[in-house]
Amino acid sequence: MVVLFGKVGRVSDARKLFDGLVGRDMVRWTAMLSCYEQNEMFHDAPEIFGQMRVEGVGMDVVVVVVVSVLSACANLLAMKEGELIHGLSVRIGIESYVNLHNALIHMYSRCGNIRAARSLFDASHLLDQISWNSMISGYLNCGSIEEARNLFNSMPTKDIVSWSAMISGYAQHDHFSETLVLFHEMQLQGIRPDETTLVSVISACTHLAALEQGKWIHTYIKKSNLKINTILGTTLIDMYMKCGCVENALEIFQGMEDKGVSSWNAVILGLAVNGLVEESLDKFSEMKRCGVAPN
DNA sequence: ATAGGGTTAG
Repeated sequence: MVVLFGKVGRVSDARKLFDGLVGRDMVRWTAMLSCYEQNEMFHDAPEIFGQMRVEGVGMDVVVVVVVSVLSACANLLAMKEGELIHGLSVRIGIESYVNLHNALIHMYSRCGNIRAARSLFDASHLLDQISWNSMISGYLNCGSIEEARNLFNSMPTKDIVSWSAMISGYAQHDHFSETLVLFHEMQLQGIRPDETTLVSVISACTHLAALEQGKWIHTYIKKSNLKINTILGTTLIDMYMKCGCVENALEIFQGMEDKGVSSWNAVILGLAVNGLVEESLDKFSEMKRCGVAPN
């Protein structure tokens, strides 16, 4: 009920209900917090954390909840609110939990405050793989490819996420040849790409009109039994359509289990730019029949 | 109810 009130914007009703509850467990605390989150009322969250402490909730539980709020701030690019939570974490003495520390690095880097992220990173004696990967993706996101690459080179160990973050950084900032070069290097190191890695690599192939390499990756996907999810499928459709291989694109589309609006868009657009106007309009009708709302 | 990092297109 608390969550329900939150979903329809009746926050004060949710709070009244919450205050009247006897015996507040983890479910109820997070329900109240998600209610504030959904209504972007981050300023009210600290009080809830304070109450959790008064009622004797364990620190590790508080950390999980604070991390989830920070993660919401990162997704919403809500840095002011994230800073508020940061200050609160320091006050209640949980800033040195490694998960929390990483959630802070991620929040700042995703919000574009790369300096704040870096100073947490530099000051820390508890860096793990995730801290490094968050920093790399932060540099990406803000277009500092050189810094990202320097950090990447100096990483003690690189996992699949580190490689994918660096590869997608190149792809997102139009460094398509570097994308393919790094992908090649990754394979030489014996790291097997997954669906996420391949999305960036296929996108680079599309921009370079490197159809043969793109086809090689498609074969690799089939051979490795990787699942063609919505994003991967859409990326493949886009590649085949831009290279004029309409049949291959349609084959991918038909085989996809979940077709998001983006997959429909890629097909509709692809048919149109290949001169198949009627087919494009047919697909548009089919999409609406399937209950997918156009955007 | 929640639990830290990488994914497409226009």
